[in-house]
Amino acid sequence: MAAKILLVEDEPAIQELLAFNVTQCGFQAIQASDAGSALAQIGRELPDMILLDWMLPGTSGVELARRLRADQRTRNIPIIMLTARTDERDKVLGLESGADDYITKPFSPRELMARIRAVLRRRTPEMSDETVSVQGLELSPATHRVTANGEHIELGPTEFRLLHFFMTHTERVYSRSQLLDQVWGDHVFVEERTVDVHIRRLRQALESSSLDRLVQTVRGSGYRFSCN
Amino acid sequence: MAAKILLVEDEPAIQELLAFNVTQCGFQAIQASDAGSALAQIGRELPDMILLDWMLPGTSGVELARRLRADQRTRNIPIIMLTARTDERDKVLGLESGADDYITKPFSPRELMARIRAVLRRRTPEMSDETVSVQGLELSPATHRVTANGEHIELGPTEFRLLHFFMTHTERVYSRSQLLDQVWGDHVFVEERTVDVHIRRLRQALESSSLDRLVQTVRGSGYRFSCN
DNA sequence: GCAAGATGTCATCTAACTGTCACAATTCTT
DNA sequence: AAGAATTGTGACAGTTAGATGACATCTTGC
Repeated sequence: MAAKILLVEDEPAIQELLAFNVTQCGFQAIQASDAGSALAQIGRELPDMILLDWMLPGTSGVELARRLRADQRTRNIPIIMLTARTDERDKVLGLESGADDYITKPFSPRELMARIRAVLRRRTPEMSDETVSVQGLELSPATHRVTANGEHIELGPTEFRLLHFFMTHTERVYSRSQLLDQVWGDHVFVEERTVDVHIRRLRQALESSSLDRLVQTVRGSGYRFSCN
Repeated sequence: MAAKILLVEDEPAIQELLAFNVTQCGFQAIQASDAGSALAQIGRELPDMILLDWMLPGTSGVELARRLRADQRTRNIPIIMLTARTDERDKVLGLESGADDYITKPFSPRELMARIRAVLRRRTPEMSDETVSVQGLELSPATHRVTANGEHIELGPTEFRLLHFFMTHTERVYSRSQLLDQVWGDHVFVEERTVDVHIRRLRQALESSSLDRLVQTVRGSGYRFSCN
């Protein structure tokens, strides 16, 4: 649920500062102090984002970013570069190497968080904790609440995630297996038909406000969340 | 618990005046007469706020503010500038250098305290010692008392801090680990499940006035303090 | 140094949530 | 219209997360 953020930074003090702030904002921090251990962590589990120090002992941050971009599996992970320099040429180089954003030290935790959120919003909207609203239906990850025209709606954890995903990915059809990957997480072994059941439960919860019509079945393909 | 406020002022009379007022309001005053000793104090212990004279012998207040903003460790400490001038240009300069607020001498103690509270409320609500009140539940940090509809409520220290944090951060869901960081302090090694127990104790204390419903469980995520 | 109060941890209990299945209801094919 | 494919639905049993009570340890005030 919470975005996993991999922090690659060799300076222990900064590493800890990053971890603290990131955790504080509800993300999950994974730590690495050099390119090697970063790759090891990534091999173990794909993070949702990487904060990458420009300067690293051994393989540099730029080099690591380039490699990640070259690999199919990691190509799409957003990267934010951390650097002490403010040199324009470096900035270009950093962005060219595939970083999504760029922040120079010293930075305020607030700025850092703002950028993390911005990138997440751009890349994986359901990871950001902003309130989403569709047709009088409102879902707020921060308070973990759902209301339909002001009325309270009770949802189980899975239905909550499912609805969140749908509300941030409207109008498009998703197959059961895609939904499993996106909402349950990949490498989860669950029967495809289980999705049906949760769709059912979600619809049931939305019935009271007759917003269940937003959850549509596309026979032969999957499900779609649509305002029309 | 009480906020520590660092007073940086070279004029002994004003220094004392500040210290008197600040202490009177329940904050803890730390004193410094120039930039050097201010930095020394900060090195010893991070204050929760800094009152900073614009004019200082040697390194000026503006310069000091700028330096504090540049350093990771001190970047987030709220700063209120004290100045004799009322020049609009100076004001802009002061705010740009990173001050959170600005007050011109001569100032009334009341105005000063109001601004301190305002800034604390904005930056770290649970640090301000103002009485907070939610749904007939009242918590006063100054007297360390809690009442529910006038009735006195007995709380242990940890439950008091927990409730204070909740009352100053309502509606939002906090994970156990976030609560540990915020209420117990970071880098404290305590089992996550311990939070459950204190939540239990807090609820128990609030039961008598059936205000325990304010402390809500969000399965899979954490806890929330909410009026709804 | 002792008693009272706090605190953190554990084991157990309980309620909620999940995933699956079997069967019903639809929709599509031919 | 019958048969095949696909989706909806209710029930249920295993699992998991949170609530709770007990207890040993640590503090603190006297």
